Amino acid sequence: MGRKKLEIKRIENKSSRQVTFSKRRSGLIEKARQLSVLCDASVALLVVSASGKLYSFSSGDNLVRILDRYGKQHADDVKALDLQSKALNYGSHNELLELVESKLVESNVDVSVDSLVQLEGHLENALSLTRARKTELMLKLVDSLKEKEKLLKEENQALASQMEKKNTAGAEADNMETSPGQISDINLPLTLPLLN
Amino acid sequence: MGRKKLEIKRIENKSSRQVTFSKRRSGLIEKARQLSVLCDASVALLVVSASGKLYSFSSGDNLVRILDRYGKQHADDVKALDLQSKALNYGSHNELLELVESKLVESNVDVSVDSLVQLEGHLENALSLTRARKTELMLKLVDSLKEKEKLLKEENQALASQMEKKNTAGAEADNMETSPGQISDINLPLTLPLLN
DNA sequence: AACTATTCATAACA
DNA sequence: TTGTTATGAATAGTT
Repeated sequence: MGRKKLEIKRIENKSSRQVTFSKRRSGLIEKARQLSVLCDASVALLVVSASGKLYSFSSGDNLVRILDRYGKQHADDVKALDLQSKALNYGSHNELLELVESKLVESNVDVSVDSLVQLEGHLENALSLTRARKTELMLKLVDSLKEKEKLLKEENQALASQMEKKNTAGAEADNMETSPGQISDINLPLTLPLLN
Repeated sequence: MGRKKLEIKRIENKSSRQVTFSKRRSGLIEKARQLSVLCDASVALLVVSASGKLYSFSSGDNLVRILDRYGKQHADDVKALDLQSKALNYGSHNELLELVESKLVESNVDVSVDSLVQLEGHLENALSLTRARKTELMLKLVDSLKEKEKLLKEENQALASQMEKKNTAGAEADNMETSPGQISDINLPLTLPLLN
């Protein structure tokens, strides 16, 4: 796409390689962004230069969301994480992430194994609490949805049989007045179970 | 780069979206490959379609090494995705268990730290994969339940409005024997509040 | 799945 | 580096 066709093999000239890296990297990231927007896809892209610098893109705020294609459930996850983090005295979610980042930066400079072991422990605790909470919330959601389904089916059936009665009654006699019994039979069970 | 300029926002037409996804996905992966070759960079790319299919590229043989630079927060999910994309190198569930067992037997005889580190990695991968799969299945279940709920509510509403018609027609024919206020007051509100 | 008219990305250059 | 431009590539709409 330039003045001349370029063979796809390592560019030997260092400065050209750097320029090309910079340009193509931004192009690639832009393309990744476009794909995620246009096609409603989750995309994660990580690029590490030969000199070790990291560049990345991910649709959504973080990579974890890649698996959560429909973000509704995720709000609960974030809340749960936030709550659990607070319980662990880490403060907010953001504070926790900042803490992690600063620790990781530290470790690049002066690696203290002990402090990393400690950090690992903290993170594992937070992670398992979060996982447990996520599972708990999802299971509750599933249960409540199943319950709703059951009640809706019941109401549905009640309405159907009510219809049936009406139709039968109508066929038998045009002059027949609606009996009070019918009304109470029909009305009582319909809504009450659903107000949960 | 096509016949017309395309706005970068979600393509609403489903079939266009799928075609565009397919085309741009392969383009993106090819660009990622070129960047890694031309500039001697490490590149990892993960794409998950809206329907959940996974496509990926990674330069070199070790995506995990790239991810370690990115930070542990996201490694689990991406590792799991990487495993899935490689079509489950471990084969069946049973094969994995056999592998673990044999490794554990080995380690009883001659404890090599290296082999235990390796085993730990294998187990972590399996665990990540399992977690990701669990979440995926639960999200699908939730979606299907919500869909069911929606359909039931629609059916319900249809039945309710049918009922209403019947009642109105019946009351008129009966020459208002039962007070119309009673019937409509009772029947109308029965189901509607539940359709929220 | 092919085909092109276009737009886009970028290699070389400044 | 950053910007410009000629050109090669990618791709949107079409068949």
